[in-house]
Amino acid sequence: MVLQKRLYYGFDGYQVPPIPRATRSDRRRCSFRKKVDDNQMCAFDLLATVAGKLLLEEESSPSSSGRLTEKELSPTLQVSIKKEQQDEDKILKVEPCGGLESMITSDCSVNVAKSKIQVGSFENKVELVSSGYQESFDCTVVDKFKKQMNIELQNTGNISNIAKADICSLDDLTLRDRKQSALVSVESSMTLPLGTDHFSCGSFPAIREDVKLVIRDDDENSSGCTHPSSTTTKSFRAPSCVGNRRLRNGFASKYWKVTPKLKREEKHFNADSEVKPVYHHRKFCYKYQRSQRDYPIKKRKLYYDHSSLPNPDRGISCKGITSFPGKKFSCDASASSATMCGASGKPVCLPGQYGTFQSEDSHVKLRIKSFKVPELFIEIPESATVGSLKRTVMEAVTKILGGGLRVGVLLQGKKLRDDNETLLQTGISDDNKLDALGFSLEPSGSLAPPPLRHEDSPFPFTSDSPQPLTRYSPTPIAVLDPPSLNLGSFVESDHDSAPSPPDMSIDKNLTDSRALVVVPAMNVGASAVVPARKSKRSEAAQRRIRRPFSVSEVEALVQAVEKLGTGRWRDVKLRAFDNAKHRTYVDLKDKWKTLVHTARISPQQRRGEPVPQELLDRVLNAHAHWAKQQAKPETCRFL
DNA sequence: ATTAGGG
DNA sequence: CCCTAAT
Repeated sequence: MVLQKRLYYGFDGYQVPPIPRATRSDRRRCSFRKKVDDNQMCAFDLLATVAGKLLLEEESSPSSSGRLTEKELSPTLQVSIKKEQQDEDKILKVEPCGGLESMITSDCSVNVAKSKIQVGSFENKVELVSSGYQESFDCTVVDKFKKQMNIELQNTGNISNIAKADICSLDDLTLRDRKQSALVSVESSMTLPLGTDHFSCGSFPAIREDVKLVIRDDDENSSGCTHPSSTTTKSFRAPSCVGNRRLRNGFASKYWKVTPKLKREEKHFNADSEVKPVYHHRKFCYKYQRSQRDYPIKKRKLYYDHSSLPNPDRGISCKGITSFPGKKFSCDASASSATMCGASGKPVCLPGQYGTFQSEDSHVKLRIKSFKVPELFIEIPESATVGSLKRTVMEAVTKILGGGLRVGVLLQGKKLRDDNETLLQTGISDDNKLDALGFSLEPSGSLAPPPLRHEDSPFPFTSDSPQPLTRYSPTPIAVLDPPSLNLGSFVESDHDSAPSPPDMSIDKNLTDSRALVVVPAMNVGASAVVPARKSKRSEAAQRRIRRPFSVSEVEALVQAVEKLGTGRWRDVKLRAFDNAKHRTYVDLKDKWKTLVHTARISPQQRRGEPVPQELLDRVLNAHAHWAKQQAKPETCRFL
């Protein structure tokens, strides 16, 4: 205990840095000292390490963000996996039963990276213990081969009251030979607060209320896989939408993930290693960031990744809108756009797009020149013919349009949701706003393609399928403000390609649009429908999608850094982001860097979701503190 | 695999 | 976020 005191840094919230994981400067010092006195170093290492442990143990008391104890977990979520042989689909079915039915509403999709999962038999009943903080669920299952399988149930919703889960009945679960599938049933006794009542059990709205269970095998997978991991996906409607109402407030998006991992520790980006979600071209990305300033702050955070760009192109959007004053409205839509519009059952010539003018009778006249389908990703063998390419693209487009379309109207990047508002009210009729008017074609929802899993198997292609498939992932174009962002309980979304902001879209957005998006973007330009595949390398080196840190994440980061210092990112990661698979220690370090920068600049210069000043202050303090420690560590550390 | 920094 | 050098 004496030791402990000595090793404290005065600032109560900071923890003595364990030597084993010394920072670079630490190491420098160490080596230096080593020359001077090796024995002393050893003693120091030992003492510091012990002290560090003591402190860590103390910290991990209940109140901290450590794992919740069982007692703290009231509601129970049960997940059982049973064997089910039948289809060759290697699909894990998620069968909501019990109370969880309310959580798993109409859409459950499970992906299994087929051919990868080779689970022997589960030996033990396993508990999924909520990590509390991230509200994700981890579970470790050991198969007969003694490999560890990490099953993670992660929800990106705000389900703070789900704390524990059990995995049971795992006997003989075998997923092998791509022939068997497991059945995962989920039970829960949790209840969620009721919300307002404009939730509809309609097909579309429910789409967002889905649960995804994904089983992934991270075991040095696909070492020989030329193709990205193949995945089979299936989604099915839950028996009922009873309980949908209960979801309204409690959940945002219900993405759950069951991820079996055969490795002890998380491997950052394992999932991405093969094929990372495409990202904007760097320049494009930053350019965009800057342009974000043009959007209302509240809006900004709604755009999470490139797929959420405020750009109307996100859906099938209009281009080339022109005004034609003095003329009567005429449709100049291109052939394709006309087709698209027609498919939606809507008037082919939507009054719309930029370029309107007030006619004598106060009519707003618009003309849509064309629509384009952005971000449609297509994978096709080099040997394929142009003809097949065309067909493939056609299929992809058709598939997307298959569900019918809706038209979304954007004004200055903001979606107009109130169908009852008049053009006058919305300002569309204002001449000066015409430029900001945009339209988008969105899946109507009812037949919208089920969300596909992207993270682990960015390409849903079946390895044995010669036919190129397309992948699309409906993504909300824009979202409203998250009803609430509970500090300290941010939820992770592991959907790299669909970083759907957890809390968004609960209410108003249930009917929100889902862009006709397609893949997270395997190509740089949205316009590049079929990316030319230069080298296989180019694909693997795709940039990850941008996933801005939420305030709660920042909070967690700050707290961890205050405690651990600025040179132990790995520990910070383990401590505060252990369940955030998409945040690597490098990310955290980078974030800290930007946080420090952010804290130093004027509030006016800051962009993105505003970080509470209080947090920024802490950042500065902690940064200064640890910098000081780094400067003159000996005086504090040594006896 | 981590850390630190530049880009 | 990415890329790398240095550990």
